[in-house]
Amino acid sequence: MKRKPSTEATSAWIRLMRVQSRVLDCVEQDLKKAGFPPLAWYDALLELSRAPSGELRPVELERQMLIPQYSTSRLIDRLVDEGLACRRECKIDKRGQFVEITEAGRELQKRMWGAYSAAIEKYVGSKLSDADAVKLSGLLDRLGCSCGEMKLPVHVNETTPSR
Amino acid sequence: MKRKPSTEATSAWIRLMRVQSRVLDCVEQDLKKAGFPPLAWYDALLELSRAPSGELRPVELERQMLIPQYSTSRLIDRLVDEGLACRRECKIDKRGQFVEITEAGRELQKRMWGAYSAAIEKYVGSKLSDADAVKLSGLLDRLGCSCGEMKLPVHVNETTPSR
DNA sequence: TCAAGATTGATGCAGGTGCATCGAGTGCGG
DNA sequence: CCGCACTCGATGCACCTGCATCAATCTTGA
Repeated sequence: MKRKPSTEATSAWIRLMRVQSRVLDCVEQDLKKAGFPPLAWYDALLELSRAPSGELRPVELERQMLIPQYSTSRLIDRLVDEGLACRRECKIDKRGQFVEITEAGRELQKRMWGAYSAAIEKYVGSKLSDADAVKLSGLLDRLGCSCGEMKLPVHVNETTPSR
Repeated sequence: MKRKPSTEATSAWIRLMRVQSRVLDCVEQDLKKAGFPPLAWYDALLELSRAPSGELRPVELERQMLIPQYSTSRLIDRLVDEGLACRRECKIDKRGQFVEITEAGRELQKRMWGAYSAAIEKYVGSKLSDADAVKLSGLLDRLGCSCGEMKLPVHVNETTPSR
């Protein structure tokens, strides 16, 4: 029952893979050269920073970030080691815990957004008109089998007053 | 001199990252469940199989696949360990070598294309019309800073006689 | 012709990821 | 109340990646 994909679909697939890895590489390199940790750290700090009281259950973080459980667990280890977050006991469920972002964590997240947003502008914004960016998003969404909400970085709001 | 990216660019960036990793995961899972090795092996076997006499210098493979040198070196190790390729001495440059695909390698590459093409159809082809796939390719290309040729898998030709 | 520099490919090390599994704790059905 | 299935989070292992560096060889230019 397996049909061959069209050459158009195959071509789109190949470009998706290659362009993404290339652009991601560029952005990660820029961050690294500016002395920052990997993007995954930023994502985690961002999620924590926008949680109601700066804390989340690891399992929530895992679902927000769409990464596997063990990966979350070890990412938290690293954040804690660096003093960017701390573990707090969870009284209502003794299996669990809360992870709370520290001041250092919030501060790093903000500083990273400076470099990160500049990289997005450099590698995406400057190459695509807003209209084309919207078209690209729309097409990608169709591939994203129940891909969830796709929240924007919180800082985007700072530059876009109206909602 | 760093401008903030538009929310549209940021949104496109986020979707690009998330959709790609999601779709890639799905495809890799399908291949793994069918008992096949990772996609990188397929890419290498494909490049080798379409080289003039089934052999390439590692440095060529590296440039085709856009992966770092040490990565190529170890990928070749694994292919050789599995009997999918073999190293041959390079008489004209004693530093170098040739890597030649074996019959087992060619055969695996063909079998993998069966599962691989089915996965592309399932996760990309079935979700996008040909016209939309072309639009997506075009938009992605604009991000692909001097991204090179983007060759299609050779098997595509088997199903598309006219060029 | 020969020294300096570039290129080819391998490798030790540190760290990240996937997988399987584990121990602890919860909650539900009987 | 008990037991069983499930959820939460951690961890040992294998493997893979990035980085730095190495030895061998080639190339260039004085």
